[in-house]
Formats: sequence, C-alpha cells, structure tokens
Amino acid sequence: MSAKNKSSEPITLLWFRRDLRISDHAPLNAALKKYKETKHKEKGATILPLYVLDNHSPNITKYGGASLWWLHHSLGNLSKSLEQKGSKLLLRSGPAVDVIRELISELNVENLYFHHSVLSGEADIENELAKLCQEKNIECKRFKGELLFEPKNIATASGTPYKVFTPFWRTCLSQKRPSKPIAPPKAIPGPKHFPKTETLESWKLLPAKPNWAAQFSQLWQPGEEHVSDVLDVFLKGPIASYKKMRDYPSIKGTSKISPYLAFGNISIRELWHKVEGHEGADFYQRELGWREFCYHLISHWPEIIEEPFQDKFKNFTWEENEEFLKAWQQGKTGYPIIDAAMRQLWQTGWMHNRLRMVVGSFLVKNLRLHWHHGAAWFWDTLLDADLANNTGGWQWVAGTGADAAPYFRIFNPVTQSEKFDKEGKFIREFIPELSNMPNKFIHNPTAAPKDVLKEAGVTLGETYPDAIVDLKTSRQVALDAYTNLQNSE
DNA sequence: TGAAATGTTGGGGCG
DNA sequence: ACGCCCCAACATTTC
Repeated sequence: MSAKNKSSEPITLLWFRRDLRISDHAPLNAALKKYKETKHKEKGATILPLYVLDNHSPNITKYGGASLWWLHHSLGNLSKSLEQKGSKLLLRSGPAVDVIRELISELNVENLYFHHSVLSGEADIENELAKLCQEKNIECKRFKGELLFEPKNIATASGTPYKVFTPFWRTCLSQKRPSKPIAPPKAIPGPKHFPKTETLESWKLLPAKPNWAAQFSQLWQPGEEHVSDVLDVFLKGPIASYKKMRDYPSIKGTSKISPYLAFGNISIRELWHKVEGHEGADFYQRELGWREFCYHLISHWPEIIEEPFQDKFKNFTWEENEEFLKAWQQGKTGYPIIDAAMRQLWQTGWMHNRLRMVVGSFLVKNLRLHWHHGAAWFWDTLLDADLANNTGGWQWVAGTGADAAPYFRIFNPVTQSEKFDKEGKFIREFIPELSNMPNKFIHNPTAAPKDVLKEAGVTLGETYPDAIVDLKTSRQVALDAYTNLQNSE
C-alpha cells in the first residue's frame, strides 16, 4: 500500500479514549498549538478527532451494557460539541492499532496525539502505536491526564509503591497540587476532506429488545455538556455535609459524578479544582484519592484484575452456586437492603457507595461466591464502571486486596440497614412490596411475626423472598473457611 | 469504610 | 445498712 491516494493535507490525528470532552484536554490543546505553529506555511496540520470502538484488541476489557449506553450518549454529545467548534468526530471500529494504521495509509497523518492510560491493556496498544509511528516517521505523543498524581512520583522512602492508602494519600497531598485545567478551545480546525465515517447508530450500543435502559434517560444526562449542572447541585448543598450524609442511601448526599468521570466527560483535574475551596471538599477529594490509589495499584500490579493481591488467597476456595448468584443479581435474597441496592443498580445504572460495600460483603462472605462474579456484574450494570475502581473495590471488600477490609470484617445487612436506612425509606423506594412493613421489621421480614407480615400484606416466598441464607451460620462458615486458609499456610 | 463475644462498671431492686 | 444479683451501658478483644 503506497501513498497514491493520499490527500496531501497534513493531519494531526486526535484519538479520543476515556476522555470524551474538549475541556482540559491536553492532546487537543497540543494539536491546536501544532496547527497554529505550522499555519504560516499555509499547510497547518488540521485536526482529525477519532473515536475507535475496539472490541478486538487483546487484554482490554470490553465495555459492559450500561457503559455502552453512556458511551453512546457521550459520543453523541462530543460529536455535537466538536461540530459547534467547526470540527467533526470520525467513528471507526476495529482493533485500535489496525484502525489507526489504516488511517495513516489513507491520509497524510503527521502527528498522533492521545491521552495515556496506566491500564496495561491500553498501554500495550499505545506501545504498538508508538512503534508504528516511528516506522512511518509520525510524531506520536501521549499526554498525562488520567490521574492527579503520577504513579511513578508516589513511592515510599525505600522507593517501593505504597500498599496502604493513608500514607499513599499523605504523600500525594504533599506533592505539588494538580495544575489548573485547560480551557476549552474556541474553534477546532477540521480537515477539508473528512474521511468516511461509520455512524453511531450502526454500532447499536443501546439495548434493543428488552430496553433495560428505559429509566436511564429520566435519571441521567451523559456527556460533557451536562457535567456542570450535576456538579453545581452537589457544590451548592451536599458537599458541605458530605462526610456524614454520604452514608445514607435515601439522601442525595453524593455527587453522582462517577459516570462522567469514568468516561472523562470531566477531567479528574477539573473536578479537583471545581470542588477545591468548598466546605467538605477535603473529604470528597479523599474519595478521589481512593480512585487514585486504585489506579496506582493496578499500574504496579496489573495482574490484580484477576489474581488476588494477597498471595495467600490464591489457595482460597469459593462456593459455586448459580441460584445464589442469580438471587443476588436480581435482588431476591430476602434481605431488603441488599435487594433494594441490587434493584437500584439494575434500574438506575448506579448504586450508592455504602451499599456497594454491603452487597459486596454479602456476596463474598455470606454467599461465599468469588468476587469475580460481583466484579463482572458491576462491570456490566454500572454506568460508572471503571476497571481500576471496580478491581480495587472488589478486592477491598473480599479482603484479598491491598489495604483491604480484613476478611473477617463481615457486614451484617440487617444492622447496616437499621443504621443507614432507619425508616426503611430507601428500601420502600425499590421494594414497593414491602412498603407497608413497619420500620421495626422492614429490615428483616424473615424474622417478623406472622401477624405483622399479614398486616403488611407480605407473604414470604410469594410476594417477597424468604432469606436465602441465615446470617449467623453463613457468617460462621465464612470465618471457618478463612481459619482453614490461615492454617494451611 | 464491622460485628459478635467477652469483660467491666455501676445503679437499683431486694432479701 | 449491707451484700448479692441482675443487667444496662460502655469498653475491649476476638473473629
């Protein structure tokens, strides 16, 4: 394949990944700078924004269903804002390296710019691209922006990566604070000859037959355009009492920014600066620190996507039980706080953070199923699914991770429910069949007297499931399994 | 960013 | 008045 058909127009290929925005976008900014620098030659490298739907590259984790819904709308939104700036988004599908190689042969690509990712599967692609560009004499530039702090800058006194969050975060905070975000461009010079593009519709990213995302569009407005509205709500109220109120699932005490962050509709740096200065910001920023910590861990130990961080858990045996897994996924365990949380996830594409811990503990400890099952389900159903956070969160709750909750720390779903959903408000929202249960028994219908159930119109096993496991005995089984593991060391 | 079991203390009922 | 017991309420330890 030679350069016969090549248009001579010089191009900077701007590859969008999980950075679906135009604000605070370093590669875009650099591409603009490049254009301005070379413009006087009458052949400034115009910018070709590209998104690649990649379901084929090895070692990457394909998007789950809920993520694809968000991706669809984010891409539509990005496309629109690029058009408002005089540009357009090129859509291609296939392994990223192949797609870009093809574009290089079609067009006169002089530069390839994109954001760097510390995820190993993504970095593999980047390395191949760098090699390709070197062969073709193309400038390949990768930009930082995925994180607030570079993993390589954060190390213990002896130079090893941190395995514990608190000292990790202390060191991060002692670094130079994240620099100010870059303003969005006023205009983006697009190429005169725009290559053939696939269409968003043809990708069929939205669910078809059973449209399980029906409710999503009432609840979420994906894309960069809408981030500031959502963030403003948080900054005007909840952030001030974030430390306390974020624990109560029936209260709007959290930011709801996670899906925007997962797709880069807002940059982590911009988010950091937007919250800075508000009362309560340090507690919120600490949570951003956990995200940072998860990326830090996964960059140093990429194998933790599959393998337990703590070696001793390699020999740990988990239960296999399809019935249990189904009951958990569908919110039919007979424990209302678990079931309400799992239904919230399915219906809204999101779950309150405390409940992620509670349902995680229940799956891994009380049902004794492998955390992989939980991670896979979350990956498929969460709009904010993020490989580093998902891996970090599940290893944390399973007790297998770095700085994880000790294995014997087992949440009691009834106690948690009584503590954080005292009036059963959250439960009633997602389990209407329990709405007439009195507060005293709504947390554990299986333990309610017969007349109470009758009065509330609840028939266990019919209108609402019986508890699938006994908390006391299942807890003991989990503890015994852990003791056995310790003894077999 | 647990929960349960076990230990300790101190007030009140009561012989 | 005193010792004894019971048992909240709180603290500590164990898992």
